Amino acid sequence: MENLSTTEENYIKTIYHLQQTDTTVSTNDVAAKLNTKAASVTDMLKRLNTKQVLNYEKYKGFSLSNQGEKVALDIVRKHRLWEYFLVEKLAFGWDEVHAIAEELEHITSKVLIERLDNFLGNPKFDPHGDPIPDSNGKMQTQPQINLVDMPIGETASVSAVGSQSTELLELLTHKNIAIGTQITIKKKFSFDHSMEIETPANSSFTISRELALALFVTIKTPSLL
Amino acid sequence: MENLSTTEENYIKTIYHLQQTDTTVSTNDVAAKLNTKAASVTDMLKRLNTKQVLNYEKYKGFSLSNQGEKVALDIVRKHRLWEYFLVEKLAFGWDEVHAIAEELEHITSKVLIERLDNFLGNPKFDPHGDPIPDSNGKMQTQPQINLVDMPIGETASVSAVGSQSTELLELLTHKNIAIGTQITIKKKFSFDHSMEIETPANSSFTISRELALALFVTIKTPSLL
DNA sequence: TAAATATTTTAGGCAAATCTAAATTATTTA
DNA sequence: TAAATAATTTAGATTTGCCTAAAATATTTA
Repeated sequence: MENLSTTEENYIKTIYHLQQTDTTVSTNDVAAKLNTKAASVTDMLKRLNTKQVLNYEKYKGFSLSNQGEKVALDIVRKHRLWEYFLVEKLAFGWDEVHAIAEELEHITSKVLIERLDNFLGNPKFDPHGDPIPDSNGKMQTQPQINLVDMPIGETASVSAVGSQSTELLELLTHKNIAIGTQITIKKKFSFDHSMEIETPANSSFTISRELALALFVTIKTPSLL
Repeated sequence: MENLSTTEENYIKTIYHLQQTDTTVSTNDVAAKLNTKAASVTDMLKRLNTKQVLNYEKYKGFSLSNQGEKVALDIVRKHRLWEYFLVEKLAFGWDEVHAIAEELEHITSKVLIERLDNFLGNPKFDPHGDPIPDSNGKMQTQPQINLVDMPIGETASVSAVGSQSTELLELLTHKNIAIGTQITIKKKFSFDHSMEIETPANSSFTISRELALALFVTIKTPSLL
């Protein structure tokens, strides 16, 4: 099943991402993500079902087949490798690359993506800290926790961000926090759920609950990025 | 006029290339190049005419407008920069990059292509020796002549190839000829139009008329590639 | 559990890009 | 120049992807 249109690929990718967070994925969820209507989604579900990438029973629900998951992982791989390329080689900001990678991820050549992977040094995580699947769809799972869930006194390194917005990047840049930065929790304030933290570059300072929620850390060795 | 589909872009590019060599371009020429039918071409000509990229009068003929030429040069620029990237950074062969660049040339981001250009060191010629237009559509013109037209005794350097086939690359590799190689014409044989040439790497050897026809040289300073 | 509400699907249509077959216009050639 | 041939265009279908409005099914809630 190698004859998928860009549109079909986008549906598959969207369903994949929704399946990661939600237990059930609805027609409306997909429509919302793709800026389209539920009726259009139903049309596509029928097509993807005949193409074997989806298990679909009408009125009952749907999910990606094994085939479909492979397709999705391949697109995710391409997306994240291109994002890495854009940030590391072309000096784009972390917040600028998503839209471009949405286009690049549909370039079909298999050998291209393998060479790109080598050229980049086989990175395991993209600029946002998300894992890059290998050519078999396997990816490294870092045991990540949200910064708000870290106990006081513990030290961990930032491994991913929960948003790709320019606003978040601006704030992180100003506070000297990036993927890989070591953070120690000094204090938590229950009044507004703000917390005091420490980093190698700065002495103690306070961050908001909103910011803490947008940061994911791992207690293990620093990111292989 | 920035809302062009990939298909529309491909028509524009095809018409551009045909206009470079042929004085008049026919519906059938375009159909042949795009593996489609004359009727489909007519449909598209009408669309491109309303989109102002084409001057078209039915049954009379058509040619790109100034607008259309700009669009074409932008696509050519992207195509050739990506080819340069694939060969120089990802170690692809010269003969493998065309199909991939056909896809990459439709990526829309303007800033992407400017950064790619800088990353590559603003190359002026692609791996086949074809000039890369700058962001204004200007390109360096090397006074190129076909190898068969060079006088005996003259020395020049290979600046472009007339085909992108694997077969040609194989032959050139075997004979140690690449873009930039200095060639001196020693003798021409009128029987079969073969010619004896000399390069820095090899002493005199003979090449066929077919090969000579596929090589373009410039008497000026070596390519800025 | 029956009625109200929400979700999903069908029916019928539209635009892009393509096709084949037929009609129209241009060009060649006898 | 008139007839034959070639090129181009139109007419009418097809497929993909999308839409709105209405019908069918599921889920909530009274």
